[in-house]
Amino acid sequence: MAASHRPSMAEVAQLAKVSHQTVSRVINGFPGVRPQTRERVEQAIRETGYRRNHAARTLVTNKSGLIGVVTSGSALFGPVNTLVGIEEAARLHNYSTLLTTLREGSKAEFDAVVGQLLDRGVEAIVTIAAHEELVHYAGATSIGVPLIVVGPSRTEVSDLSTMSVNQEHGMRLAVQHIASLHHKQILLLSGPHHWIDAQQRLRAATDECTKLAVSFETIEGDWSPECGYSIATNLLSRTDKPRPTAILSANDAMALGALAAFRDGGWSVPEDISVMGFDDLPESGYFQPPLTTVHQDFRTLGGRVVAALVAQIQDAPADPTPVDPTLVIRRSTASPGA
Amino acid sequence: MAASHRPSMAEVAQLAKVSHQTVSRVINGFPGVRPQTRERVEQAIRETGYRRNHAARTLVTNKSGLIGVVTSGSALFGPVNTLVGIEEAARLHNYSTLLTTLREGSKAEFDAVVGQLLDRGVEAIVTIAAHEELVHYAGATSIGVPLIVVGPSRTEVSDLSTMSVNQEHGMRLAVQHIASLHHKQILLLSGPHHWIDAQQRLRAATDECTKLAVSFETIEGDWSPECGYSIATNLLSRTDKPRPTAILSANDAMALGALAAFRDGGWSVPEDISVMGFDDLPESGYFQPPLTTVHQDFRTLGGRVVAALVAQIQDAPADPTPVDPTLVIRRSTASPGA
DNA sequence: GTCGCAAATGTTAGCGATAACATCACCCTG
DNA sequence: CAGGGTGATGTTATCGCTAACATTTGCGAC
Repeated sequence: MAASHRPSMAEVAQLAKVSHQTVSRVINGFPGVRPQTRERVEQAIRETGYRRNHAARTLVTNKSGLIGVVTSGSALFGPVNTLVGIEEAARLHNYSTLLTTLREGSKAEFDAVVGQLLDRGVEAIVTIAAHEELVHYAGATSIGVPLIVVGPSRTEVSDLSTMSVNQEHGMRLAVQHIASLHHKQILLLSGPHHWIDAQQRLRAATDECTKLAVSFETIEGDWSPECGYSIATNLLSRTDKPRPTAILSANDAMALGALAAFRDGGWSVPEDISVMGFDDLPESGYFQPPLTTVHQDFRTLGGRVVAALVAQIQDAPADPTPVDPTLVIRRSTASPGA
Repeated sequence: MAASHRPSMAEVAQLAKVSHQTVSRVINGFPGVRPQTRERVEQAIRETGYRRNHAARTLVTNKSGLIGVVTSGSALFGPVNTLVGIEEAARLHNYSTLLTTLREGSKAEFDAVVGQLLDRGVEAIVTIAAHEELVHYAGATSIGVPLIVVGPSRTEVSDLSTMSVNQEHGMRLAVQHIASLHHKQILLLSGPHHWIDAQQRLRAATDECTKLAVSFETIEGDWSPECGYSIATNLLSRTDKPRPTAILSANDAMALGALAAFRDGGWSVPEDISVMGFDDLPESGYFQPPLTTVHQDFRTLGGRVVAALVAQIQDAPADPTPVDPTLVIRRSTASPGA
């Protein structure tokens, strides 16, 4: 076996004593090849170690079989798991996944990255971990292939195809849980306002609070435990306003920070204050105390995204079944004063 | 702007009144194009909205500019961050990253995935999150492009290019820290034995224990907090053997599980037992108590991997500077009986 | 046996780029 | 002003494949 030479179809054809076209037919599973011929070709393929050349194929069919993913460089739980879900589903549909990460998140960087994907002939693009600006970039850039933004809810930006876990539902679940525990005054610890997910989660939470007559205040965090810690620490020493009896954090990491802060400040959770997260990290059940949170199935979401994309590529209607989060009640929440 | 038509070089050339070759020269930044011509071509590119067709380019140059990554489907901290590091570095070197995930980890699946990458003409392949079998698959499969396995140390499998964080060094650091606290009897909570990283971490730990006259026992876990929890729970009720005064876990997640188990069992950490992790998750500083661990910079590792690959592709020698982990001392470790 | 149709296979053109070579224009030199 | 670079540009072949059409083969019917 010659080391570095990649055999072409022609070579296989020669060995099998057929034309290259017949080889092509065998490879692509076309009907109308005599079994005996097919066998001969397959044998030749094995002998030569032939591999199809996807570039040549792409050139002539004008289909790359590539899906481009734009994700934030952060290794956050949601985005990463969505990515994995996308890759798996893509492979199932015979697509390959081209991955790009965003470092700064500027429009220039976004355009560069999308351009790179376009040069490669991707048939569709998914943007994960959407900052709000990204959505506008995506809306502004006319790119000529289907693009789905994972994050904003369908109504948020017209004219842009979007998908997400039904975060609104998740947040309502969370607020309802807290309300059912008879908390009347809660703190909503939101994510950065330029993250679509953060906006969505916050809006749903405030909505539901209003509906259930729970009064709330809002502080914006940055998703990190550090920030949850410092915000909770401030709370400990606060005297000016009535103190909330529960914190509803927009993700588990910040909730963890809050847990640590209360512990360091001598408060018990959930006796002195309830803490609730959002995401359900694999670790969250082992926090101290185990964190009540909302479970989101990002992998399934990834699969749905690909299904939608494939449908769009093939001009078929997509299945719009939402991915519903579920409530996971653990020990970090209880009734106030209980 | 016609919606779905992708302009070719020929069209740009026609508009700019030059030959397609000149357009090619402009695009690839060749010298020897008159500034005025260049300007005309660039104008035409803008007007037509031309994008290079990478498939055609790949076909003729026989260089895809693609790096394939094979990773485990799990969203574990190390692999994910390595992946991000790889993508960033790849882009810096003008490569794109093709991502594939492994669901089951069989040789058949590995071969299928690698085959898919090869069809796409990847110039190199990186395997992250290596199970031991993967290494053997990788060794067995002659693929014709450089392949780097991230995980096993250089000496482990001859004839296979490998890279990793210097885990051995990290583990020695960990054991030294524990020894310096005067622990004499420790429990090594290792990862699954078929994971290369687990093997390496374990071997280094046992080595160093022996060297420092610390006696140890070993239990194999599966990286999950669940498993750390149950193993630690067993420890609580153990009477047959001398109980260890410290646990050294091969990752932070299992250490977290152990923390939870001890808490539930009424033991204090680090007063009753010390617990130490490995990885330094973003959350680890907020565990209860904050976890002493070993910090690993997987992103940098990813960058190094790409650098090595690019060097190999271009037949240049690689820079073998290892990525050294660092000790992060927090509050989960103390001297026994202190 | 030969006609004819369908199944199986072969032939040709071209996808959009780069490489290699050919040409042209221009300027400097002697 | 002829000769010869040199710099700028154009021409042609080619990469490996698939689409479309052309041809051959096999076989049953008359």
